[in-house]
Amino acid sequence: MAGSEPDPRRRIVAGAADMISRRGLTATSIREMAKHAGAPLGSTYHYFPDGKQQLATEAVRYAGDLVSRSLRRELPAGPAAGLQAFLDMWRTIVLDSGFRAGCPVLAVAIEEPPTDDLPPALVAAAEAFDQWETLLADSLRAHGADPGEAAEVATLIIAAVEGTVAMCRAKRSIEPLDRTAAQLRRLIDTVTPAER
Amino acid sequence: MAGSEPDPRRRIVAGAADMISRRGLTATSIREMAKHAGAPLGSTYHYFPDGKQQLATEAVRYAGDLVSRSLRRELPAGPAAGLQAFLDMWRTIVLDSGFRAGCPVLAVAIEEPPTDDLPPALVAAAEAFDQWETLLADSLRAHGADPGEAAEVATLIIAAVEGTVAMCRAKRSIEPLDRTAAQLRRLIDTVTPAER
DNA sequence: GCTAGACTATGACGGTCGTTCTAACCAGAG
DNA sequence: CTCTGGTTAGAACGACCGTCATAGTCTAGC
Repeated sequence: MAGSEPDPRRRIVAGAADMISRRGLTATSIREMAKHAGAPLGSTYHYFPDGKQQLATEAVRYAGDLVSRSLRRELPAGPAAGLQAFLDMWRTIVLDSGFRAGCPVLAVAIEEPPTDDLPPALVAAAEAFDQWETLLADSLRAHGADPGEAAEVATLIIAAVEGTVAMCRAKRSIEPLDRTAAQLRRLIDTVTPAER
Repeated sequence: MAGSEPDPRRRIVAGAADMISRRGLTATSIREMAKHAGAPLGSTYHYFPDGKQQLATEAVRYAGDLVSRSLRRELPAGPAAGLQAFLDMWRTIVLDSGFRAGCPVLAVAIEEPPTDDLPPALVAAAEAFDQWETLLADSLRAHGADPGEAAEVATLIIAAVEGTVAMCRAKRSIEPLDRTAAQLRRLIDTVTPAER
């Protein structure tokens, strides 16, 4: 699923993102990440000298950028199209993995920082959320939504889909995502004036 | 925070729920759960002979019932009151823990099952989500919401709040919860006919 | 061919994991 | 008092953890 990438560094990062999305950060070992990417353990410390923390941070950024790119590609067609792309992405991941994989950004977000200062992976998770919200909110405003309400709706959409993906995994059913999708589509229609 | 309970078994379960909500299930060791509850390691295997899995399952059920009880207490005053209780509960947990704790049910929901058959803790997480949704949906219907839409809105509310709590932890800010809250309140007003 | 530097292979370090076991403790019943 | 049964103390098991170090292999450029 992540073995066709030629660049080993990138392959390790993509594999790490996938494993973190399944098991969480602490529960994923560097040895498993290496094996999952078909790379030797020594290579991980060659490519990522700062160890697990650096690899996790890059994995979160990788996943965050993947979603951001998809949003940037679809949002010009309107907020509803962006929502649909967001939904489709998670729907595919959840179904293809047999309800075993989810969002690596969420997985990192809910792990308690071990010390008082923030681990960079957690900061990267916050940045990913922020970027997704900003992209969505800007599109809502561009389609006539009230600026303040656009921010609220964007937060709600990201949070609701993230939460629903987790619910789908627990229930081993895609139905919650369909229900959430229906309500979020209606909400977008409500806050953006009718077009054409 | 969980040391005032006299019954040691219950104290261990409550402490385990708290730790799981911070670190996730795999990252929380039985030794830490015992120490956190002021109980010896041997006691955990005395009270929970099936080990970590049994303790985790009871912790998830404990947290699920805590929320369900709060919902049952507040929902007779209407869906908006139930939402407020739900929001207040997570708001308190997130703020009191300094953005370190969240929802143990969500934490268990996003951990990949190690084998093909479902661990009981994951089943308990699905049941908790189901119970919360059912309580909320029934209240929405009782206040005039369309039955199908009530189910969709209930799913959205639970998922959105769970996702927002995770977002608040990553951003170390309570603001996402306030934004989500405002939109969910509006949504409830929309689907329940005006009263009085 | 030869050498420099990127990469791999291998094993070791101290530590923690879940779990189990046995010996001790200690309340209350008889 | 003894006895009993719930509870604890403490050590031990093999396995895995993150990390590091060292020796080896490969490939580019000269």
